[in-house]
Amino acid sequence: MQDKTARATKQPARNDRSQAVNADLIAVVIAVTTGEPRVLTIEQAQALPSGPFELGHRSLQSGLRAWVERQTGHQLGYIEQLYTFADRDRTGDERVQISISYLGLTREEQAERSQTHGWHGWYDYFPWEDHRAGVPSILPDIVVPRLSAWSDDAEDPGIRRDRRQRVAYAFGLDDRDWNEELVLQRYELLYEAALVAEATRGRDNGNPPSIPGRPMIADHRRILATGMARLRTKIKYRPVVFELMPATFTLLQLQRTVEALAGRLVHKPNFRRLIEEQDLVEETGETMSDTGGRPAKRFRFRQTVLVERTAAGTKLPLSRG
Amino acid sequence: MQDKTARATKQPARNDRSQAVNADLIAVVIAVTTGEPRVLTIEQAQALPSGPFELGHRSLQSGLRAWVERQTGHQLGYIEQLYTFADRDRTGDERVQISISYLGLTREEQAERSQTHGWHGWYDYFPWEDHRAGVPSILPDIVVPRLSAWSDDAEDPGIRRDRRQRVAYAFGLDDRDWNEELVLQRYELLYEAALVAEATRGRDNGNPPSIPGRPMIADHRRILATGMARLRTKIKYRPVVFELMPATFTLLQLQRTVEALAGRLVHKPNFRRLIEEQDLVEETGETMSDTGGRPAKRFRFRQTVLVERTAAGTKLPLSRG
DNA sequence: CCAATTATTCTCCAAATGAGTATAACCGAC
DNA sequence: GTCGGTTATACTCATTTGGAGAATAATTGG
Repeated sequence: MQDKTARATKQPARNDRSQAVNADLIAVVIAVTTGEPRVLTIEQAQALPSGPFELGHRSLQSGLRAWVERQTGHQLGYIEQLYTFADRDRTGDERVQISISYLGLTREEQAERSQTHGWHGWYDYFPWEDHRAGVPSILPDIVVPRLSAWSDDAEDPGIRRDRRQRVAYAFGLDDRDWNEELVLQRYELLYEAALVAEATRGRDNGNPPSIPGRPMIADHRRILATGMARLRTKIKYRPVVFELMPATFTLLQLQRTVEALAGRLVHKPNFRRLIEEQDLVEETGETMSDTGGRPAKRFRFRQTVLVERTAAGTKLPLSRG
Repeated sequence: MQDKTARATKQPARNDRSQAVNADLIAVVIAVTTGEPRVLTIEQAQALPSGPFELGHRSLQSGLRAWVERQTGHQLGYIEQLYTFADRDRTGDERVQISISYLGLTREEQAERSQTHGWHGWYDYFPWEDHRAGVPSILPDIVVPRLSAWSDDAEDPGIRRDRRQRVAYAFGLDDRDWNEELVLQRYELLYEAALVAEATRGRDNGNPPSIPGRPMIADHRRILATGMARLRTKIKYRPVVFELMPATFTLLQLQRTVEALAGRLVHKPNFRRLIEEQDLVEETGETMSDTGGRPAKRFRFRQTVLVERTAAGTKLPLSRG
């Protein structure tokens, strides 16, 4: 901005440059229970919790924390801003709607049943993202063929080639590897190809049926995808997984949590090596006689690491098999 | 949110949950000329350009792009959202002020002189961030001693130890390495220790003088720090440096740009190896007889890479010497 | 032609990473 | 109690990556 005339007449100039808008917060709150990542939802699992931010908080972050904790009874261990969206379609009136989205991690221990909100596995919304038991059949059977058809649909050969490349890259086709971080790119491709319900909603029909995967209102599934992608990236270089773990845990439990988030398996001995050589955990002294097999040592997260929290995180020694 | 009573009475519920606020955009626009990273500023280099976002754009991003290009005549090659801040102090009235900040990269070729805006080296604002010629003397001479004094000032021994650790980590003291990505952490430590002008502004004085480094209005220097940190991180895994380069360039020019951003030197042969094995560039066929020495081949960025833009970027083969 | 300067290509070595093997400690069936 | 199944834990090995330096090539200016 910095309109010179405006500056000359009024001081301070900041105020006139601002635009009056509506704003709210949207939270992607994640917990992992029994090896499944879950997201906190409202409205019959079709929406992410959202609310106004409240004056009187020092920061957006603290406002969100207070609000989520009051509404859900869940303490948020870690909060991070995701993205700010602007929209005009969402509300009927003239104003622009701004939504500031956050990622929050919690332990979902006190998971009482609630009328207003509930937890749902994030792979219900993104069934093509879970590769822990190998490539999910939905990909070769449904998603990839329909994306290929969409690519071939394009008139322009340049666009055709571009679509094919993007699909191949995002979904790890041909000789490429599956990249678990590309959650958002994949969802956006599916949206662009009108293969998710959100893309065809409200338009006159004549659209082909959507692929499996539970839809959400407005752009909430896209926001969830953003959060998943951010978390899958983050666990590789920041020790945030521990925000999702109970006070003590075995290394296999930790591994299962990481695998649940990443949607793919890791090599057990290497995972162990990685965790230990980074001094992220320490033994409690106790062991745990789990299912069958030799008892596992219990570990706890080393608090010292939190001070240098930017320290090396939890890289993923991915396995190919 | 999701207040059940509210939902029962009014539909859709989204509207009532929203909060009326003022919002504007703040841009960190970066260019690199003659080996110096520069930032686009207004108000005698003391503020980042900012303005309202305009209705009628599909996204915040496109609104920002149009606005910056119209105001400055600079095409933004790359735009990325940085962070959204909320404030109450900034404006006099009741409303909350929201600022959505963006990072933009440009080529600063048509750098005409302008009354309203100008370019300034980002190390003018952060002199302790430039380690290309070794550790800048301001660090051992001024910054570190004053941060140490601040650490020792704390009554509580726990806080004292915590401060010392954070300082040592952020500034690479003891046996630790300098981490060029911690721009924001360093600025926030200096702010917390009241060593930058912004921290003591408006308060009754009695404060020690600030350390060198040009201040900015409001929290603009913090936003700039956020942008610098983001860019220093990003160049290591996304090919964004090329947005700052002219159409053709030598590998040394590319290296100098990366070094200017990172604030530290890289090992020439390894930098070359990295760039070439990733197929990021291709030869134009021409050469350039530069200063003294053997003529260098000219390269251009390979457009193909843009399709798989998420492809491996430009890691930094840092050197110790 | 020589010295200085920059470009370009290689080699070397150490650390990080992917993958597989071997041994230990428990359970339950028999 | 012994055996088979199961998980825990500890090593080993090969390959890749990343930091560092040496060697060679092509200019310019004395």
